[in-house]
Amino acid sequence: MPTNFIKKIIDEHNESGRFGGRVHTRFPPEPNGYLHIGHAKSICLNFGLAQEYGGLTNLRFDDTNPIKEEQEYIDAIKEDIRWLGFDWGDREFYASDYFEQLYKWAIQLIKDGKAYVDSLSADEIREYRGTLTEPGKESPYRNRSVEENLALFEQMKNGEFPDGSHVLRAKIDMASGNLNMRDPVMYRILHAEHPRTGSAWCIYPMYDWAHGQSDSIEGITHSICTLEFEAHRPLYDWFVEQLGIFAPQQIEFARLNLTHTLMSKRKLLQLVNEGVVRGWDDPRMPTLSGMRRRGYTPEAIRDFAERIGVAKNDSLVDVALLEHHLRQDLNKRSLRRMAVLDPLKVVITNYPAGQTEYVDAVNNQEDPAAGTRPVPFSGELYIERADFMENPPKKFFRLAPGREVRLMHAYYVTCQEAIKDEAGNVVELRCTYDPATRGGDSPDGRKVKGTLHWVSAAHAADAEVRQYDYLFTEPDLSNLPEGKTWLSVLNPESLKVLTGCKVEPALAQAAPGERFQFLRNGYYVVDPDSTADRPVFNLTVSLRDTWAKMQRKG
RNA sequence: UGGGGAAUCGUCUAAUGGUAGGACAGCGGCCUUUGGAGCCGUAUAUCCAGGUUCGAAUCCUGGUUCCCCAGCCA
Repeated sequence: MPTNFIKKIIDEHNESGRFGGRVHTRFPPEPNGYLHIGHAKSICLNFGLAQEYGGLTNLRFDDTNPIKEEQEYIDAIKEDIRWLGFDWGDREFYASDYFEQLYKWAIQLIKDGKAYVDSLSADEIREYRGTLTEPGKESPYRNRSVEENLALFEQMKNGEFPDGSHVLRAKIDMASGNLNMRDPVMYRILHAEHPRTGSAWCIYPMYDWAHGQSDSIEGITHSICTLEFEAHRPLYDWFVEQLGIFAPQQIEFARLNLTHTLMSKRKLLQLVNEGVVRGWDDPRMPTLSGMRRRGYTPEAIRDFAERIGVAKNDSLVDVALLEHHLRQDLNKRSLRRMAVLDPLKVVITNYPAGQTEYVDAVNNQEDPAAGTRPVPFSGELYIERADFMENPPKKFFRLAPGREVRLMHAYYVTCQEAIKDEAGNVVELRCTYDPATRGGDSPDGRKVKGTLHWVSAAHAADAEVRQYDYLFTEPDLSNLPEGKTWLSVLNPESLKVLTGCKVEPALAQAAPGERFQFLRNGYYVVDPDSTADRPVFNLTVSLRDTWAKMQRKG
């Protein structure tokens, strides 16, 4: 039974009756970028908790900074949450829905002598704030009269001042050890077009002034956020208390970090803007749209989110765990197909010239209901170049001169000769087959150690296959070796485009988004770039490869 | 250094005074018409030092290390 500290807190609330047994959470993205796997953890947490306790989850866009926010992001975020499998019903809210209420509450605080208009410059405010060890100084404007503050604030709202000339600040304590309590800014002047409110406002609330009250308005019981907001909680509680409104409980948890990737929206944006990747949905990106294009399933992501748990330790999860859940899901559901990524021609010298036959191939041995399919076999085939070695080492079970292997679902073949070009490269194999082994079984009980995948040369379709690897070579981007920066550890081999791959004919007809297991290679998904003329497949995740592992170990 | 947090196998996470458990990764084996999948087995952890207790990951004292905060970002 998976448990976590948040559930314990909720259980305590339910026992004490603090929220009358109610559990109402929210997922509050800022629409300034695409959602990533770290957001998925939060989405699964917030929606999952509500489901478990019979509560509700709101979607609320924290759109308080019009300079960075766009409608494109709003649309993408909604699509990604739905894809992940969650539904916010009709509870789609925006912090900007509350601008009017926030404004009224600001006036209330001014009247109560708890907020004031400051006319210091941004630099001066920083200087007056003090440091970690020294208290701040009070602004000379801190003791303006209520009337003056009211008048100035109204003028701010009416657009009578330029950006940066004034701000509204809470009057709390310039000597507080918690810098967030040193008269935090509540409103700044921004003559900017907002994606939703247009030019209705030229003062915009700071996140710290908007967030807690937005939760309060929506009746959020458990406001779950990441660790860096822990020091802001006293401020949110202060606002709510001064206003005398419903008080949610904020609970902080550690955000997800994953090896070999980044979760910073700012840096992901930079990768997009500088063309390091093809866009937010590049299959190498940790974004949900990128992972979707890569072939990830929502189920795998949800299982992963469940397995990593929730705690307050800063942590770095091994991406291998994510891949484990992906393979687990894909293994059960993927139809098997044969695709030769690096083709080597094989001629079956004793196969009747010009003949084609069809062998039955199992679609998914994990799922008998998936049935079988006919696959064309002929005297000219392709196999994987790596499946032949002229001078095989000890544990190599595949084709070599004089050796017999099974062509999956078809026949046993024996390599008689390797044909080479002038440079000495093997360009073709001459083999013989045993007609008695049709289907891949030998009536005399003869065993072979290797089973290869293959395609018939005359029937195969050409395809482009995009092989992906981690975007960064270093596992821990937050703790790089001396002298390295995150841009310097980009993996130059994160994308390899393979052309001239030979795939089963049926694969050419597959539609974007369809997933397959390419036998002995990995899981692949049809890319949206795919056309009937040029099918394109993305590597989702490779199969575990113990042979490759043995080779690495030497 | 002020304020706020956190320390359990290599990694993530359980156990709140009573056998330190699980998952991933690792290693070994079985099985296999995917060197896949599956199955079985195995090694590895309580930040340190004291104290309380029959008994401490858990309680107390002192220390160490790491993370967050000095945006008119969120």
